Formats: sequence, structure tokens, C-alpha cells
Amino acid sequence: MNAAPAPARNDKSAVVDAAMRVLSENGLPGLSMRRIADELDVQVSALYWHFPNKQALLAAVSDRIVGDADATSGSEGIAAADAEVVAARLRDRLLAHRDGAEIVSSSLALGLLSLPAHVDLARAGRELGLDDAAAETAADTVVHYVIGYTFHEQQRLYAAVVGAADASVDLAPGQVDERGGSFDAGLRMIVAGIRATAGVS
Amino acid sequence: MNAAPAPARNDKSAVVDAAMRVLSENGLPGLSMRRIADELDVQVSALYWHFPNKQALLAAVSDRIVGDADATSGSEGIAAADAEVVAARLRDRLLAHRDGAEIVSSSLALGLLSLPAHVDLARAGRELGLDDAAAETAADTVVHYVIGYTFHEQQRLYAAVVGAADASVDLAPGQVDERGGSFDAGLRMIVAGIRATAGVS
DNA sequence: ACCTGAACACCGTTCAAGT
DNA sequence: ACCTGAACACCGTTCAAGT
Repeated sequence: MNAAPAPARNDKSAVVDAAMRVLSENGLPGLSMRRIADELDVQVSALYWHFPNKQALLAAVSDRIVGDADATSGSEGIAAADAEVVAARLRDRLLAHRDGAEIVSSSLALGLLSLPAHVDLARAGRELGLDDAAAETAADTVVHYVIGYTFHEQQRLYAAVVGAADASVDLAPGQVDERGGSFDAGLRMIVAGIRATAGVS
Repeated sequence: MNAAPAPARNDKSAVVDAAMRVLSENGLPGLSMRRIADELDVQVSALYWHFPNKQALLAAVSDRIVGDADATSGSEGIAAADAEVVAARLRDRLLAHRDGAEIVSSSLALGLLSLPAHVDLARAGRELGLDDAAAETAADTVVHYVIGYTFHEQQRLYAAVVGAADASVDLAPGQVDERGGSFDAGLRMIVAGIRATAGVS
């Protein structure tokens, strides 16, 4: 008999959905609690029922970016993807969302995010013959490289867009070019180092 | 005959000095234009005579952190420091300033900062036998690693300090430990990769 | 369980005007 | 050349209160 339409209340994941929409339209600088609230037709304070603070919400956004629960990480049954493939996949995910690398970078640094890719990378390292500690180090190294490189790249992309519309990028000392293949070249260097450390012939 | 005490007007470097002081006392989150202005006993708007915006001021702070003009970079006369030494030196500089890695990371991503260490790293790569493009890639790779690792580390340090005084770090899923030697291990892996790529025996 | 309304203590940036 | 004063359009967070 409860007839009233129950005016569409939100849950955690609806809030994250809204945040993803705001992110893709406004970027990280425009991703404010107020804009997210507006997207949901709700007061800002309502968001604080779902998340204790903005960083926690950003961590949930980060989870979504790197793939929280779906089929990216092949767990253990699947044939082990090698480090290069895992790294490239992580990069694609970061690039698929505006300012993805920066958001993930800060959630990770704050210890609010665990990366599925990190697990896969450590496993790949062990399969190459590294011991557990060295495999963790190798995974950290690759993750730092991927995020650092992609962060840098996304900022440049944004600056180029602004610059094209704005024509005032005289501050930056140039080279908006840089080969996309440069990512792969650096990645191959790191993987070569991992192999060398593991003593693979 | 101009007698009046000329009430201590500031220049660019005095503004950066003040910013460095505010940074070391309040960290990056507390580094606001208003606090810098207060440190100088000046109105906020006065800062905009010296710098067009906050990012430009942060770039000047970054220059200071990584060593803008002094004797860090051995230019060409001096015996070439190897990549590991250059990287360790960069890390020390970042660690020497609160939130140093994060500040430098964003200035770098925005293209507002050029790293003396990058030049040294590229030279080290060429000396190992890499061609110019590969040497640039190697330098980028090392820089991304050093900044990413140190950023992560500084955030953990801060979280640990806050957590100790605050006892509310239940958000972070643990491991504030992590060996300091892990940085060197990762760095050695990358350098091994550079050597392998260069084909050194 | 989920939200409103209002407030607090801040932000970066601009601009006319002063000396 | 360097700064003031005042304003504009924002922020994240808290909290009593509502349903």
C-alpha cells in the first residue's frame, strides 16, 4: 500500500556514477562536490551521508577507472598475461577517463586504492624467476612508470586542447609532440631490466 | 636625498622565499596565495604582480626544489655521474621539501619545469651507448620512476604522521612500512634494463 | 536510510586605484 | 615598479533538523 513514488533516493554507486559524468564533462578541476550534487539534484551535504569526504569519493572513482570488480584481472586460472600486456592495459584504462592518471595517482599515494594490475604484475615477475620481494619491487616500478608517464601525457593532451582554443601556451617550453611509441620503448626497457635481474637467458 | 625608508617592497625571489616557508610549515594543502601574502605582510592581489597565477608560482617553487641554478648539475666538464647517482640525488632533493615530489610532478606535467637531472640522465644513457631517442626515453623512464616512487613515499610519511597524532587512519589498508631499500632495488632494475637495451656486456 | 537548509571558514583571480 | 581594497564566483565540511 505504500503508494508515494519514493522520490528516487541515491546509493553509493549512483553517487559514483554522477561523479564519473561530471569528470568526463569537466575534468578533475571541475569535479567538485557541488557539481556532483547538482548532477544528482541533491544538496551537497547529502553526499556526506554516502562518503566521509571527497578523497573517499575520489577513491571510489579510482576503483571504477582501474576496474574494481570486472574481468580485467584474469585471477589465477587464466594464462598469465605478461608484464607488458598488463601495463598497456592499465595505461588504456587511465587514458579512457579524463585526468584518469592523476586521480588514480593520488588515491594510490594516499593508500586508498589497490590496483588489480599490481597483483598481475607481481605474479608475472615471480613467473620470470624473481623472489617475492623482487617481484613486488618490479610491480611497483612498472606501476610508477605507467602512472607517471600517463599523467604527464594526459596533462599535455589537455594543455594542447586548451592551447588550440586559447593560443596562450607560451608558458610551456614546447614539445607537445612526443611519440606515443615512447611509452612502449620505456616499458620494454623496464621489462628488460626485470628479466636481467631475474637472470633469464 | 630620497629619505623615506621605502617600505620593503618585494621581488619575485622574495615571493618564492615566502612560499618555501609556508610550504615547510603547512605543506602543499596549506600553500595558498593568501598564506603566502600573509607571510609577506601584503595583500593577496600583490602576488599577481609577480606571477600570473598560482601554477606559475608553484613552478618557481619547483625550480627551487630541484635546484635551478646551483652546482647540482655538473654540466659537461665534470666526470659524468652515473644514472643511479643522479636519480638518488633527485630523490634526496624531493624528500628535502615537504610534498616536494607532488609539486614537482605537477609542474613537470604542465610543462612548466625542466629538470637538470633529466639532462644528466640522458647524457648517462648516451655514454652507455644509447642513441639520442633511446637516451631521452631512458631519462624519462628514470624520472617517472623517481617522482612516482617519492610521491607515494611522501604521502605515506604524511599519513603516518597524521595517523600517529590522530589515530584515524582506518581508511588506509595498511603497510606504512616498506623498505627504504626498495627504491634502490627498483632503480637498479631500470638501470639494468637500460644497460641491456644499450647492449653493454 | 537518506536528504534539506544554512552556515563556517576558506579558496584563486580580477580590477580600479593608489604611491 | 609594486601594492591596496574590495569584490566575484567559487570551494570542502559540519550539523541540526526533517521524512
